[in-house]
Amino acid sequence: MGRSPCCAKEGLNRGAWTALEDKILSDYIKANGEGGWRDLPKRAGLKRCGKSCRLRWLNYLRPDIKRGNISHDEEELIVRLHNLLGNRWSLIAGRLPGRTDNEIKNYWNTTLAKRLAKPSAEGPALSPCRRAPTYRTTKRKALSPKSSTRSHSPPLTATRPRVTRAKPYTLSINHPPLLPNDNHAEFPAWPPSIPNARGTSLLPSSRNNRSEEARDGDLGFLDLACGNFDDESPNGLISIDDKMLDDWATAYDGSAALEEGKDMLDLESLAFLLEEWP
DNA sequence: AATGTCATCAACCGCCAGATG
DNA sequence: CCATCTGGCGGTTGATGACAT
Repeated sequence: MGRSPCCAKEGLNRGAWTALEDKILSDYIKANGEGGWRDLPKRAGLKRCGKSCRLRWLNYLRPDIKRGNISHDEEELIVRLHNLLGNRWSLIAGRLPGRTDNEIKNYWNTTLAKRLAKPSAEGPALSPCRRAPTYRTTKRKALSPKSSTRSHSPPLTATRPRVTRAKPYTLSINHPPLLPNDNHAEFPAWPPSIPNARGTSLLPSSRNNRSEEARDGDLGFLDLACGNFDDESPNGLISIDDKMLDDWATAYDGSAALEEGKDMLDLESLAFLLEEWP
């Protein structure tokens, strides 16, 4: 038995919201909080489906929303995050306080994608982007918070958005195998890069002047990677599965950035941290 | 001024995973 | 274990306004 479409019920309003509907929804949520979207319209006295109410609140009515005027910094961040994460707009939005996934998605599709595809005469204003393939994937139980905290989260400080992944990542390393070293201080030189399955670099391009903590974090990851590399992967491929990530996150729990996350680390966040770490 | 084209973005759709009974 | 419910996500659509002809 299939579910009936949420918004197909007769007698419900569709299309643009009126100011009165906005006020009713805002007042109701301010008084009663978010959640229970299916029953919310009935309780609030709105002729809308719950899904529509949720969307209206999250994308438009929430008080902490910034709208329009995406700054150059935000733009750069969107591009970089898109390089790392692909079309995972909610994850990207989670790194941009006050921005919604819908707004970023629209901005990307209408502005950034075109600009990146067609650099201006004076050169590209933004770093080139390899558009990642779209994928709908299996969500990791261990990494999925009970409810989404997207957009409410300031970057790197709140519960991570739920993470989806289709299959273990395969990393291809184009240099001599790294051997884990018991003494991290003597860990081999950084590889030029470790591209992941989507072609994005998992290691920062500028590795000089990095803090000891940051290096330790990277080293922890490399230990993990190398541990699975040296014996089994003569072809230069490393398979990073959920357990490895979990082990890594468990073993390396010391950095300020990770502590702020308060939960397990996923590869996307790891990649982001490695990129963003001072 | 009328018409056509393009850009923007709010809203909708369909699917999925986790929760629940 | 299974069926269903619920919330969340990314892709797409369509209304609207701006701009060009």
